[in-house]
Amino acid sequence: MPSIDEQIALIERGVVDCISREELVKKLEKSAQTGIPLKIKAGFDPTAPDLHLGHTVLLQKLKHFQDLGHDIYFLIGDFTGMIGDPTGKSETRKALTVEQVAANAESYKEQVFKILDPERTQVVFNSTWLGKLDSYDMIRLASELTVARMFEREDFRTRFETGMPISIHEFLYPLIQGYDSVALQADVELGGTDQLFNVLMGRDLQRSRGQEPQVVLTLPLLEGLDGVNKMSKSLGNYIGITESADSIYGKVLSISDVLMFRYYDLLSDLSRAEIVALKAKVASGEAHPKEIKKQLARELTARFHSPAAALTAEENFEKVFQKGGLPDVIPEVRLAANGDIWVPQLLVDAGLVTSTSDGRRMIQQGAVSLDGERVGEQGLKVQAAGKILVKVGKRRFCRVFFS
RNA sequence: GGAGGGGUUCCCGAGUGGCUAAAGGGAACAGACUGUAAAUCUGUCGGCAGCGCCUUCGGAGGUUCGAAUCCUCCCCCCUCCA
Repeated sequence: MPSIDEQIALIERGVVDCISREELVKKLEKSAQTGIPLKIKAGFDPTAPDLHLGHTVLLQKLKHFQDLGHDIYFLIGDFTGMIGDPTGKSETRKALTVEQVAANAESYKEQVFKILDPERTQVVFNSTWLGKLDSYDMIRLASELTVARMFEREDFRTRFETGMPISIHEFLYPLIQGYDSVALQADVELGGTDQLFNVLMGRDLQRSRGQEPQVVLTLPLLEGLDGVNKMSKSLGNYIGITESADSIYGKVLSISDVLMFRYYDLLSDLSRAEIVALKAKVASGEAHPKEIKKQLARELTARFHSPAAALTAEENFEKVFQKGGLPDVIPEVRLAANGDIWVPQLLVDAGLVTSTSDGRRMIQQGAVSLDGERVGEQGLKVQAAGKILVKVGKRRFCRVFFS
């Protein structure tokens, strides 16, 4: 078992807030003495079981705790899902059915255990205890938070000031998330920096119920591929951990140079010193940014696939983008042979564009090629027979077989 | 309960009777450039066998030769007063 100092160093790496360090040290010492692992809690939204790199920042941190011998409570917020986390959002969500929640949970497990050890991970649902609270309990809970305090939160305040609707039940979100900590008797809760208010709530509620307050750790939010917004599925700027090796590699390689180092900081297993050295090399011109980015792409692809798959992905990428060639695996589509086919229609049938109008535009813009030959005129028809390699833009390929 | 403001194409947001498939911005996509990018420039950005036709401006009706724009009812949101 590493010393307390070493443990703290690992735990603190990459975290933004640690509230408080003294309490964390105490908890770690106590755990070391008694041999009782700490309960580490992190909550996840039940509606989006597609984990992406943004989530892995948190998952890696949970892994650190796990490596130190502590127990992870992977909390699926099926109850809070009825509310939807108001943080930075303005929409309410649909309630999920029991079946959907169960299916999402399975999907979560599959993904999460790419990183976490299933043996030391408890997957829990907050509906287990929250569903048992009655109206009295709920109102008592609601009395523990004032509207003024809610308006300390910038997201609520700006929504209010700009005339966006806020539903009363959204105010309950932090309270019931906090109550989760009470129910679990959590020692530590992890969350993104946007969760600070919510996770601190847990401390207040634990304290008011005579529990030792949890330690709160917040982790930075990973920017998405656009380099600006938080990585999220709804913005489409994400890299999913279940994506193909080619896709992960390609997406990492196409981030901007600035973002590359952000990803290094938050995602790479390299030591701080190694990352600093890489930055220096790029700054001095000693290393080409592209090479450094390739290294990152390999590391991350290997994490979710394998080192071998990462190398194959790299070869494919070079083939396709550097030499304008084709990847090894191209989606195939079978279509019925039926005389001649209008090219825009072919593009639609192959699933490469959404409408023939779109297809015509693509052709107009010189983006379409058939068997490597650029299509110049919109009215072109081709014989629907044999096979044709269809390409739209740089990265949309399809091999069409007629039968 | 009363008074007022508002719901426009993926998002923000102009548009108060024809010239509006609907300004402008963002996002996205394509082309050029490149290091794969970023930045920049150019173009596209409802649908349709195609330049003409069809469908769109919260919903349903109506007025009109013609409606996102006017009228009626309904739904939703915001603000102020109570």
